[in-house]
Amino acid sequence: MPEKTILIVDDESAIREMVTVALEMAGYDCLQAADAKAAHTLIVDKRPDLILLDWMLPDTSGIELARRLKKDDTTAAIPIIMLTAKVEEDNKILGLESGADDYITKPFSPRELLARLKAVLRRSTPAGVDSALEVGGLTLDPLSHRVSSQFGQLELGPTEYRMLQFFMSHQDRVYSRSQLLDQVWGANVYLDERTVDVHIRRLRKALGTHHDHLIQTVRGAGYRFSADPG
Amino acid sequence: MPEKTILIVDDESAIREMVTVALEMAGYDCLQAADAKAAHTLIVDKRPDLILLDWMLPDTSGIELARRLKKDDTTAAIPIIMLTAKVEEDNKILGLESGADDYITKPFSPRELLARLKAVLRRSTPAGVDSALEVGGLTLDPLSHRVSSQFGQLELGPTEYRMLQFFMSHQDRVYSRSQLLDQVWGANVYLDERTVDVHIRRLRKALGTHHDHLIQTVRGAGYRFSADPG
DNA sequence: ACCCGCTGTCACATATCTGTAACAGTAATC
DNA sequence: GATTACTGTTACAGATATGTGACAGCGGGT
Repeated sequence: MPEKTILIVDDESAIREMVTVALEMAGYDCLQAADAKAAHTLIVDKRPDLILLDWMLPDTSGIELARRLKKDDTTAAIPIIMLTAKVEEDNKILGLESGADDYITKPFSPRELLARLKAVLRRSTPAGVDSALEVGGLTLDPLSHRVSSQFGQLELGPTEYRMLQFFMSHQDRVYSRSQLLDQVWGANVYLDERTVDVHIRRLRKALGTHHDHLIQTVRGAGYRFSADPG
Repeated sequence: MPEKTILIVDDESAIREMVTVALEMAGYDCLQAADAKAAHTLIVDKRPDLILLDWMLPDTSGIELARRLKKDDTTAAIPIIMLTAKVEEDNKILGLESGADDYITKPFSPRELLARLKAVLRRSTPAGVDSALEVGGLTLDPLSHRVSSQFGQLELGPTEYRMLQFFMSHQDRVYSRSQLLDQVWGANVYLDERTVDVHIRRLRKALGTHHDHLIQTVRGAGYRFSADPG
């Protein structure tokens, strides 16, 4: 499972560092930004899974940034937790109304931060991800984590499962070994490209003679998953 | 849809009245209790949909009451929002650890109260909590707190019971160890993920050879409860 | 104070997965 | 047909994930 990436937006570097340390210990990847402009660039570029946003920032206020993100369809789905300095009623409400999913009052403990963060991430599983995929007589259900064909369940290892899930949601397109490594293993791994071949082989074997034709070799280019031949 | 019933537990009658007025204007039914004893009686008797609980009460502290309620399976599902007087970190943490689903710092505005209350209610809508569950020859009756199969009663510890109840009401879906910790133990605990494995083991043992196949290991993903084979 | 059941964690055993290398097979090019 | 580049297949050792029993701490009950 790839790590979740959290963007921390706060003008105080001390706070950014503290939060970064706490989150990385808990297994998250962290990004930092000191102002709204830098934050926006990072968000568009890196697409973090969650944003910790200070309410008061030097240039544009955090609330403004939150509003802008929620208006943009490409960023609207990213959950936001607001960090508020004081215990002002109106701030909390404003934060929530601006589209934030939760807020935390400073000072906060790492434990509390983690608890809230976990809760928000759990709540905001993007829609569509959990709907069943069906291609060429194969059905993959992400919720039950099952793959079945007309003749019964298929036995897949974790990597085979991820690879099949990727292929079924990206049919009829050739992916190079390098692209597959990025998509199935994660962007930050360094593996031999032939590793892909081996897992393709394992996946084909798991699919059996009824369905292994769905994985097509494109010589010199990579692999393609398609219900159509050739 | 029938009105939701909210129980307000606070020793200051002024606060109880204010909250009652606010909530009734918003279409909720309200109950009031000035101390933990009265509260407990009302909870068992009237089974409110949500409890607003003052942290500090004359006889037993609110936290104690929360703990007791969360230990009792017949009341554990009722969400609790703690009302804390000061902005003390420890109080917040303690409140959450005691099983509360959220907390609000006094003084709070009616707007905030309603917002939180709505959020908590939305999150925890227990569909037919009191009806018996039956899966794969197993029957779990929440009212009598009993689990039985064709061969007789099953002996389950508290955690095993909660886990089985969760599984039986969420079949055919894989849950990660982290999700199970959240769902069975609560979102605010920090336990080793392997703890889940051990309790899975205990539950399997308790289910016996006739039913332990209902709990399926999904390598690399978590566990699944299903009457269908892997 | 004592017992006893429950809980969370650890340590070790077992099962399964993974990446790589090595070799065999195949297609393209000349 | 020979050469070359590419892909298929297998084996295997190391890495990971999970199963399992043991144990100490805790709290409730006596």
